[in-house]
Amino acid sequence: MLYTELENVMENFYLCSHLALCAINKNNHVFLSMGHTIPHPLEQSLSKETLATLQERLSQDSLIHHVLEDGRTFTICAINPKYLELGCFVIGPYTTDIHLKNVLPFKPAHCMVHLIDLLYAIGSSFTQTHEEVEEEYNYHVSKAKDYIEIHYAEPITLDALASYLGLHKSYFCTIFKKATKQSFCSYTNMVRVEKSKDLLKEGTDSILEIALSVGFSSASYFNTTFKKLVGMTPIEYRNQNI
DNA sequence: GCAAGGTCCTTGCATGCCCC
DNA sequence: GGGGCATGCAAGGACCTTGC
Repeated sequence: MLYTELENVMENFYLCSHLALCAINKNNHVFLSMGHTIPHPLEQSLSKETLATLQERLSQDSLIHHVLEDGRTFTICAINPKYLELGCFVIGPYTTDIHLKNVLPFKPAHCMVHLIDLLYAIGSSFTQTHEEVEEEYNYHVSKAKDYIEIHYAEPITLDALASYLGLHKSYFCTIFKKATKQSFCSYTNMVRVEKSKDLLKEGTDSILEIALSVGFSSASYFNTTFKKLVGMTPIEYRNQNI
């Protein structure tokens, strides 16, 4: 199965190189990730506009190194140069600056070319189109994500979402976790926490109001979930971002 | 795709801290 | 003192995994 094979390629590359990487599709959505934490560092570091620009450049350049001001480096290359519609790999963050080796994975710049060769060598069998992957899992998962994106402020039950998709709930759980590496609950909470960040930055509503408005049923559970995902309480996050 | 059992998520409450 | 928030805990139920 292509999706599983892609996952294996990324896992093998990660085990060999100790560099986190993710695969993004043409819509700049991360559909597979290896070695990253939540919240995803890519989404915190590169905007969708930047990713779109970088993906466009792949039609001329086979390899793009994108260096941020703080020294974090991302390397972008096509999943398969013959089939740019498959999307691309984003490798990193890492650094080529030896002075930052204590805070970021360090790789000399000249090594990256060889590591990309290794990545392509592992994944040389990828010649099918991404649509086959989508048909297998991502069609239903994408629909589920859209549903959560629209209805995050309301109570979302597994039953409701599974019947919306026309799937049995246990089967839906299986494919959702396979595609996102997260349970349906965790993903929903992650979306709600991300939405709450904007409201916290505005700094007008109380924590309870924000919790209720993004779909949490209590401030207590909102606090617990927010701290688990972000690493700080909602109040601490607000104080840091106002 | 379904069923069953175990897991753990979610809720509600209590308590304590901090600030006004 | 009162309001807002953080933290911890127990219990019920929703969810996930496994086997088919």
